[in-house]
Amino acid sequence: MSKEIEKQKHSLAHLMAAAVLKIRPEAKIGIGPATEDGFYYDFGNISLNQDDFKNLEKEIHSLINKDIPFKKRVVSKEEARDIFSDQPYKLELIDDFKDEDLTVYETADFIDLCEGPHVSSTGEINLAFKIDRTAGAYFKGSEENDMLQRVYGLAFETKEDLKKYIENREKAKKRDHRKIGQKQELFMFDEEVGQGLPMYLPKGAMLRHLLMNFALNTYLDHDYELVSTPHIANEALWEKSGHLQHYADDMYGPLSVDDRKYRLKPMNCPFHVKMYNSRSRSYRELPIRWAEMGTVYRYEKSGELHGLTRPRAFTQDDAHIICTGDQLKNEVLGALKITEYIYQTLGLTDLIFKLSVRDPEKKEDYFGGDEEWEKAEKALENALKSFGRNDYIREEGEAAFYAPKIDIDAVDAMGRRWQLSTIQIDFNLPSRFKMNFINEKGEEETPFMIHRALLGSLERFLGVYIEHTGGSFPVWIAPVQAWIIPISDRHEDYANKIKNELKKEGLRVVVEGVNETLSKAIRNGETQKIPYLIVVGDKEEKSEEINVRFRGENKGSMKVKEFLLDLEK
RNA sequence: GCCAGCUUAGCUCAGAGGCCAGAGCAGCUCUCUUGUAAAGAGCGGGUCGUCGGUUCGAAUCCGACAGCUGGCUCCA
Repeated sequence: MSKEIEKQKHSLAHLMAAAVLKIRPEAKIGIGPATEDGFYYDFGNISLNQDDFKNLEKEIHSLINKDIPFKKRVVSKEEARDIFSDQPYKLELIDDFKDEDLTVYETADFIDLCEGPHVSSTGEINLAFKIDRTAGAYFKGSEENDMLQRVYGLAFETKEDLKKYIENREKAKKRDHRKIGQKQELFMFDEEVGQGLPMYLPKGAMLRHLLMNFALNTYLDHDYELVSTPHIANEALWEKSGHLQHYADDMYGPLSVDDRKYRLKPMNCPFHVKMYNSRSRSYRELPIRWAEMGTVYRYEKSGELHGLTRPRAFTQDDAHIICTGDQLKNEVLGALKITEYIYQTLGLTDLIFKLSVRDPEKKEDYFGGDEEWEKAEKALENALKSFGRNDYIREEGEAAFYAPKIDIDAVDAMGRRWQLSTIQIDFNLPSRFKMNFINEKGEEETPFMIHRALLGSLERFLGVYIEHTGGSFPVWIAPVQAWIIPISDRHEDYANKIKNELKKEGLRVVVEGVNETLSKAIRNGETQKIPYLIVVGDKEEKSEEINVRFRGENKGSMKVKEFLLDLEK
């Protein structure tokens, strides 16, 4: 966003506040910055709705037409308090400032506490804008504070850009995985089953199964071992791990059986630690890499739930690597390489690597000593460098309290970033559970522990993947790869014969559209995004061929063998 | 969790205090026996999210609860 555009957007935010104050003088104003797609302003004490938008837009247009100057003025804190005496949010912001001198901007009779910069006069605003929607937002972004009403505006350089943006948003809505999931009968939710608890219908379960197997087999190929653990555990375990003390709000409540309390697992780690600790370990065994497709349950707040991308029950493609300090860098590097392979295979080629380290100003907020933090941060950094990604983003203060981590964002077909993979080191659990191994000198040593989930969770990944592909899955992972459509019911036997032949080759194929016209069946198949639509009629039966249509394109007739050869490419 | 909006048939939606609540698609039955994006006819299907209130009368007005949507917050 250029400085000029930002100035205009920010100025529009001021004009919107001026307009709101005109129709609702009782409004208490918060802040109003420019955003990527426009601007917003927060208001307290009022509630605007759609019907007000037209009036606001009219008022803003009228302010622009009047070409009113934006007057900047430097004021002391004292003066500022005076000016905003009936604006409590502004008063709080004034108190937050360290400097004595503040700036205010005045436009006609609207005055706002603001650093600027702004256009010099409202007439300079030539962006196409639209008041878009309202939403709740906490003052200064904190749950502790009042909830204000945020009014969002869209602003673009031209009317066409604005129109295009709105159209694109509509298009994106059609790719929403929740919509596609319903249309293609992949998964569902049910009020009586519970919020955020997805159920996979046959096609979705197949898709999930294929994704899971691909990931799991990749890990096994890279010398991981498979483990499996229960879904609940005694509260004693969660107490020892620290989850009960620090994570209880996100856990389902206790299940009481035989005077014991159990909890659904929010994470798989403590089980893996227990298995590691089940006997003494030698340095010769390390690194240990244990993978589990572990279903976990987290009581996410109701408003945070969102289809498959934020459910309450989900399956992590989890693994824990337990290794020595010397092995740390190579293990992280290995995980990075597998991540890249998996994402490339799935067609997500644009990855962004983020190294989250601790805030050097607040070392006391983190668990563990300086030495291990430095070692771990260095190992992650060196792994990224060896991996050839010097363009990683270093984020200070983003580390988990228990160790630094690498998070990986995938960029989808619509340019949106999704944080999916995570590779985290952990100092907390090895210490809490007193994990150790016997080193070359015969001494006990604490190992390093790496948590890594490369898809993140099957659910979240699938949600993103459905939107990335728009429901048009690559053939290898498509839950149904082909429909065989007999032209009339006398071709049904031949259709079944072909179906069995293809099934024998491992294809996921069904006979469809027996009682429908061919056109209708084709239409349905295309709508369902079935990759191959195979038509069989008199002609095919006679020549012992099949007619193949691939995603809207008729490939003509061919022998089954030719079709299979074509598939392999 | 918080703010706002929404909830009518399996799906998408009409119905703005007054006969037995509608349409298209989907489903079922019959007819047609089909050549690459919707054949035709008929039939079935709804405690209008749930509970309570106002009213002679509520899908429609009010309240609570639940769920969904968009945000905020959160994602040890």
